Formats: sequence, C-alpha cells, structure tokens
Amino acid sequence: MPARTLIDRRDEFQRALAAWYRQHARRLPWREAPSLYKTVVSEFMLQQTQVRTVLPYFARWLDALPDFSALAAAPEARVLKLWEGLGYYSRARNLHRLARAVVALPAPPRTPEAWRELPGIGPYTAAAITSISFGAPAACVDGNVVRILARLTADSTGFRDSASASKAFAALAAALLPPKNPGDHNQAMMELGATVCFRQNPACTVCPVLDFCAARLTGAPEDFPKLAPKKIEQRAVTRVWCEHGGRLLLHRAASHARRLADLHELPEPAALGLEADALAADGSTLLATGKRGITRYQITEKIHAARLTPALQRRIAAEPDSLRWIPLDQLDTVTLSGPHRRWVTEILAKRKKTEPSAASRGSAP
DNA sequence: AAGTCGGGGAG
DNA sequence: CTCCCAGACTT
Repeated sequence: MPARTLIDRRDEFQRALAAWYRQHARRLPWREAPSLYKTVVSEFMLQQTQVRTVLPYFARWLDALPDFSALAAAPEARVLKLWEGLGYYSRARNLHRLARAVVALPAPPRTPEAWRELPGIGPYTAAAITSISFGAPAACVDGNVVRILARLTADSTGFRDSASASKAFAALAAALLPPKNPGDHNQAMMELGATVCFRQNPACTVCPVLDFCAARLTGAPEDFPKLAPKKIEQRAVTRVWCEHGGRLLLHRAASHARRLADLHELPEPAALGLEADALAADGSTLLATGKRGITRYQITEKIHAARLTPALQRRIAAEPDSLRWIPLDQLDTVTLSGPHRRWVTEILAKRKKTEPSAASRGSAP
C-alpha cells in the first residue's frame, strides 16, 4: 500500500519537500513582494500556460494595471490588448469581471468556496489563491500534482482526461497538506513537478522525496500517470488578405462570440460572401500558409490576396461592426489573435523587404 | 462526462 | 515535428 505508507510518513514528507523548496524555489515575479492581486493575476495567466510564457506578460500587465482598482477601471479593449498572444482569451475577460466584482465587495473573499463564486475560478485556482494569500487549508491539484502523486503511489489507473485524474487525487493531496504554510506546500509540489519530476526524463537523482516514491521502485516513473492520449484532428481554413488605400481588412468577432470575442483576425471568405474555392480558382496570390494548434485541432490556414470588388465593398459597408478597415500603420491599436498577429507582421515584413517602395507608398514625403 | 477554448514553447 | 502545460466553462 504505497498510498498508506506515504500518508503514514506525511510529516517527514512535508519536511523534506519544504526544506527543498526553501533552497530551490525559483525567483518568480509574483513571489517578490507577494500580494493578493499578483497571486490572482499570475494564477489566471498560468492556467494551461507555462511559467516561461507568462513572465513577459505578467511584467507588462503589472506595469499597466498595478492593482484591482486599475484593472476594474480599465476598458475591456485595453485588457484584451495586454492579453494579446497569451491565448484562451476568456481568461482575460473573466479576470476583468473578477476585478470588478472584488472592488465592489467590502473586502476580498478569504475562502475557496467564496472564490469559486467568482468568474474564472475553478477548484485549482480557488485553492491556489486562498492557500497562498490567506493560508487557507486547501490543496492544489494541477497537472504537476497529479503527476507527482501518481508517481509517489505508482498509481496505474488509466485516466480518461486530466479532470478525472485531478478528482481522483484530490483526497490524497488534501491528506498531505500541512496545517502550517499550506501555500508554500502547494507551491513546492508544483515547483517539484515543474523543475524535477518532469513528464519525461524526471530528474530522480536530485529529487528530495525520492525516498517516498513508489514509481522509482518500478524503474519507469515516466509511466505514471496513465492518461488517455487525445487524437488530433486536422482542419484547413482559408483567409483573405484584402488591402486598399493603405488599409487592411480585418474581421472582429462579436462580443458574445464563443471564440475570440472582440478579437481581430484576417477574415474567412464566408464572412465576405466569397467562396473559398472561387478565391483559389481566381488565381489569387497565396501570400502565406500558417499553422496553429489548439487542444485537439491542428489548423492550417492559407492566406489568399483578394481584390476589393464592388460586391465586396457593399458587403463590408453592410457589416461595419465585424468588418473593419485598419490602417497598416495602426495595426498595433487593435487586438489580433496570436497567430494572426504573427502572420500579418511576417507578410508585411516580407513585402517591405522585396518592395521597399510599396510599403512607403502614400506616406512618403 | 465530453467537448471547447481557435496557444505557445521546448525538445 | 511532438508533447506538455499552475484549468475553466459550456452543453
């Protein structure tokens, strides 16, 4: 019974982990002069996103919106712009709504249950925020913790997804949580997962809790946890590059759209009343091919140039909210999805290199 | 319970 | 290329 052994040696395990964490904790910006606001912002950004990716966004965000009041008072366009490229944009919208809810309260909630009522707060984030900021006895169960607990106990259960795995390890995580400094314990567990107990090639030789690990005895710690692989689906999308008078045509998703609400992307043919096939058959120039991935989709996007016809012009005039002409020198003022920001930048840079005169047309003295 | 969010980075 | 990641929300 590895699980029983681990719980029996709980105090010893906690001490070994805590001693390691004191010595090896990374210096991260949300750990310097920690505050509730920094903790909340970092936890939102870190949902499904690695520390390395978050770092520049976090710095920029704190600089622009230093506290709940500033965030609550900010227009949503500014919030989205600061989130541009980080992905999963509902996180930004939820964080914004959360800030407005928090400043409307006499004081921020202090329990996981109360935080769960706020937008964007699930079991993990509620436990992280309240244990770190208020010392609440709530155990975090994220991907790191699942991996560590599955290995400590050599649990060979086949989980269909990460949600069910988290649920399965919630009780053990709670049993291992010390009453003192639960926030540090939670962070130590995740730190161990991120810097030692890697998904592949775990650094067992430097693990502070190797002595408690049942998977080590099996000789194949990377076999745990057993998670069902997800199958990838390929998709193909055509995009339209329509430029006229130094302006680029972009499509803005509606505020209530399920995806990319209020964000801009290069329009799909359908949004312009065009047929994708006709566009390609028309012999229009293929400007670029890009790939993007999201969850189980691998999407290939072909960006075709299209001329501004009278019919297209009418269509654009009829949809002023979603089809917008953005001057090329003002593209920075709108928020694009990460991939489209990249591709638009690349296309413009390439053209500027091959035809320097075209890029400066109209703005030359 | 399953599907979706239209991501990004490192190996 | 592939795989993983400090999850939450909707249906």
